[in-house]
Amino acid sequence: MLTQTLPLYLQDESNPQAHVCGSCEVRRTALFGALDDAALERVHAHIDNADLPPETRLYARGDNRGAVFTVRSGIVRFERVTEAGDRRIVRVAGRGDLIGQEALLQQAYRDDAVACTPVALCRIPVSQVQQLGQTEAPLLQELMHRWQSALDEAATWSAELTAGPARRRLLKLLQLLQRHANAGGEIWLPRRNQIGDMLDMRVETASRLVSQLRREGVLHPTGTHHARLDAAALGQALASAQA
Amino acid sequence: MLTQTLPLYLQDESNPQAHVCGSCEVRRTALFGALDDAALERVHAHIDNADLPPETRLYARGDNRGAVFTVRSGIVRFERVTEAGDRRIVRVAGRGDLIGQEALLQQAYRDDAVACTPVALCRIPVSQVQQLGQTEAPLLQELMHRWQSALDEAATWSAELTAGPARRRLLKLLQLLQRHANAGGEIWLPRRNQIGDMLDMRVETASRLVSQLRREGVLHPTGTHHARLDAAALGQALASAQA
DNA sequence: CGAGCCGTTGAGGGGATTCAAGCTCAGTGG
DNA sequence: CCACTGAGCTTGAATCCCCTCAACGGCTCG
Repeated sequence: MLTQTLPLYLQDESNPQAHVCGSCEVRRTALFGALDDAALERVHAHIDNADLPPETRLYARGDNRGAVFTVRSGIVRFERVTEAGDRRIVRVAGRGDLIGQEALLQQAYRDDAVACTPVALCRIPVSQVQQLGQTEAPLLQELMHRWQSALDEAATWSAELTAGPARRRLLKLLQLLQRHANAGGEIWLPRRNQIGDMLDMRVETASRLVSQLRREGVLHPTGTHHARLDAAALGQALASAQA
Repeated sequence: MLTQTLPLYLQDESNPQAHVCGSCEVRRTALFGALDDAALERVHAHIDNADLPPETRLYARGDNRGAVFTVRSGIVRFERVTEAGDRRIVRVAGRGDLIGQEALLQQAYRDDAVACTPVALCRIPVSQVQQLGQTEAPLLQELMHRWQSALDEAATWSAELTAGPARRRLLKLLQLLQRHANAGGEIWLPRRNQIGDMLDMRVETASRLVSQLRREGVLHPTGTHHARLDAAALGQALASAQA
């Protein structure tokens, strides 16, 4: 799955991975943003890129693949099956986010990670990170930051997206997806049953609410799985559904 | 609040903090379990203990107190106020857990941390951890483990405790609290409105369900805020409420 | 002893689920 | 070309779970 694209430095001698990493559009915000050019030089050869179509599974819970990933573009969701047997989407990650950090601790992945949109990511072997960690203190610092923001995001998700009436939960979800909007300002609009897995509601309820928001002009579909939001209308809808 | 108890090495010359840390009952499972005696020797003087009565706030969201804490006994809850204005309990921590890790990144605390039961903890200045981090690689490794388990716990919390019918959510909560049972095998039984803040239900619903479980023999109150669980009955109740 | 908080229980209403029926749309093969 | 099919989305109607409103008892504390 990850071998769909060869490491770029094998594809084009004139455009080695070193150049790709150095000029990567998310470099400053991504994990290796903490590294200087010299340190970057030492790792770039071991990193390869991948482009995944929607609904591709990056890894499954229980896998131990010895790599972490940086999301260069697109949206990734984390799924879990509860002990009761139903699927729940626990969190999403977007551009610049580091995912699969469990691997750094020699631990198996905790969730299924699935591409929501087309996803571009780079795969970083754990050994590389550990080796760098010996000498590059800023990298460790950066790693801990990543962990903390993942934790914070998870807490926010559960505080804002799992409580209150269905309509408000959906509005909060749209607000969150807006932060991951693509270059055209469009958000990824999940399937109805995925909305259900995120917000703990039935497909029918999700459908009713989405249709309602569309009629109210909060949401403008621009494709099967994309839409544009009216920020003002969204804010107003949230304000009037405060409780 | 944390100055309620002086550093022990000031209290009793014959029982310095070095001895306390070395013989601490959670030492092996706590953060400094990764350190050897020599390294422990270098920090013990800067750590002080505190005993907090229930409902004491350890810190508030936004505080920046320059310290992390290890829970030696008792239960701590993390609270957050949603943008809609209602309080949500996002996670709990118990014996051996490290809390307030945000401080290590010079960041303000993300949640309010409040003692549920009487809590014993030790306060570790961030400077100490950072200083040790320079030389003690195992400590950093241990730190990252802590972050990962906090993240995992948060995801599990939101997957298991925020979905499904109210009765099952309560049963799952009891199951979780059982893991933090005290020496006598009793669990901490939250106030009804706290149950509400954890499981997103009203006080009345929480009360009804708790009473029901008591009548069914799943739950046996042993005090105002403590109870004993019938593991078999709990498991059976969960199984029959699978969906 | 009255005030206030917490827990409990009842009655009624509302929001989400459940059950059910069409709908659109892409893919398939006659 | 177009019926056939199945998956996903939508909408309706009935049911049920949980919320809301309300009242009451136990308890602590000023």
